[in-house]
Amino acid sequence: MLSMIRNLDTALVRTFVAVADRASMTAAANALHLTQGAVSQQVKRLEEALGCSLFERDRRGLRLTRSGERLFDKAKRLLALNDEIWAEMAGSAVAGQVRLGVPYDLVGTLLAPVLKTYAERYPQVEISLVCASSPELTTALAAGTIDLAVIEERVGPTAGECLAIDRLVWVGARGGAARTKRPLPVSIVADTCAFRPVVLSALGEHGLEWRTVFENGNIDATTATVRSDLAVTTWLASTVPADLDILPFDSGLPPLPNFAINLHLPVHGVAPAAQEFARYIRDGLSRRAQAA
Amino acid sequence: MLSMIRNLDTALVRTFVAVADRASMTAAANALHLTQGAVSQQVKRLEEALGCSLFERDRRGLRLTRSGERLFDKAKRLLALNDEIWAEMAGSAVAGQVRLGVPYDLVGTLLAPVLKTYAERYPQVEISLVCASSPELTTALAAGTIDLAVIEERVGPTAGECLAIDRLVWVGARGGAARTKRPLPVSIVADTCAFRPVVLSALGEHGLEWRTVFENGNIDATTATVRSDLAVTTWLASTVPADLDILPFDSGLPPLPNFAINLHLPVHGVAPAAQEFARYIRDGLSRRAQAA
DNA sequence: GCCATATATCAGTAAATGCAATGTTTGTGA
DNA sequence: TCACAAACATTGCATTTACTGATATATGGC
Repeated sequence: MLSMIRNLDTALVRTFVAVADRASMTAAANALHLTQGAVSQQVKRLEEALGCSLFERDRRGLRLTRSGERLFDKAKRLLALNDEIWAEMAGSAVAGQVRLGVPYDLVGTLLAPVLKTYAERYPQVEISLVCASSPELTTALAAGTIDLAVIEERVGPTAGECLAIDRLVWVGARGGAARTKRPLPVSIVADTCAFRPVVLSALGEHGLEWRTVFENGNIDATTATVRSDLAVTTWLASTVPADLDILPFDSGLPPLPNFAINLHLPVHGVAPAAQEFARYIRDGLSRRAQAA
Repeated sequence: MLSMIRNLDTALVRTFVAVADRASMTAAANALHLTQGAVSQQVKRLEEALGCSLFERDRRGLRLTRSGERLFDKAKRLLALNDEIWAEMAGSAVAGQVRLGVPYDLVGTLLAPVLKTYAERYPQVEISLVCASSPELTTALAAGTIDLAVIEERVGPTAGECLAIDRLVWVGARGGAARTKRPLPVSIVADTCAFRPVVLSALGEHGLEWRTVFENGNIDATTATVRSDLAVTTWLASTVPADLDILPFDSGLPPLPNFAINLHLPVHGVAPAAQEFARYIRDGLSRRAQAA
């Protein structure tokens, strides 16, 4: 009889180990990007499948039962083997070149840790980072000069996949005075910037005098300009450096809409390396998406 | 980053190994009790997940690709570890006593291989086999004198779980003459047998003279009676020994309805050993259910 | 006694997945 | 050469699963 073979759900095993490691379902849930309820259910499912309880629930947290301890070692071995297979199988297919398009303002902030993680995991992949404004990236993707792109767009229908939604906010030097000058000095990182038309129309509707300071695609130049209180600018809230002010609603500047951070892939054919990069990007930004 | 961890689906891995072992998806599908389409889909999913093709499809069957070979060894180790965990964890909880109720006619036929498999897998479980008619088993289950029961019932609503549906057929000695005698000699294994009222009412409606020969719960006595051409009897088609005749529709005997073979568990609380027994029974009868 | 923290449970929903049926390709025999 | 058979791929459908979000329950600190 080949029958009577049961397959462990690796996800449940991983959850079990995470809970055991932390002696807490809530902590494990955070680590696994799950809700606490989901972890509770997974533990329960595993216990039911195996027909024995794995944790002793009493005051002052969880402890492994005898059965739980017995499972623990083998569970870790199972996960190790699982991860080994992934590393070997998926890793081998990930090679060659990936050209990633990223808006100026996200390179150094949101995407930096993702880039680092990916580059460390797949050192053999040659990453080309294409920094441009969101509209330019859309064009480049269509032209095939980049393999995937993170693009900032107005919230709404999109050809891409929404990774996060963030507020567009006014930013100025801490305690600065640029925000009160008229005409308002506004630094905009590039004349093709996705924020530009939105910001300018908001200023227009608000009847505010303003002048622009273009930095020609150099985000650091913009940062320096703002930090020196020579101008204000607009950024996504999550990309604002800690030493700059997000200007409050009552600062007299017009309110700005939310923007979506979308992941775009070519219509056809994505190489494994790019596919994998996409997964890293999704994963790296998913937590912040919830916070927004 | 804890992220970027992916869990293999053990079922897909098992399918992969089954296919690789047999160099055939169709053969693997049979072994795994799946349709060919499902196996094809599973292989495809695994290939997509890993980002590389595992089999080379060309004329004259399947062969492992380079990637497939690389996966194969580790896959088998993963399954071995998986099965080891099951054996250790689930096995330990399965102990004690299980009292299984089975109708007379199923003990030696449908259920024999299941009993054997379970007894071999869990030698430490003390199995009590309670042979009785289906109505008696229902009573015993309610009374708590048995832990689970396989019960034959008319097709329709039931408190149990349908394992199979089978034809009730007239059975006689090969080329025998008992079938033509009037009054028809009918052997019925017990006066509480679930088939009895159905058979008698069918005979009555058909206006056929008959007399019964009770064997008092001994299925072998019935078999001997029929084999000696002393009487005919009624059995589920799948339990008829090869050396006896299933009497055809035109034999002048009344048609009989289908019966369901249902698995019944107590309303509350099933011990792991009984739970596991139920799984073996389900699995052991599932194939025949499809044939019926 | 009340709040804070942690786990369990419930209802609703969106995704996953198996089956059945059908399409496609390839090899075989009349 | 055509029909047929065998094997794998694909599609539509229906069921099941397992998540989230909300809520209930339990425990300890103040």
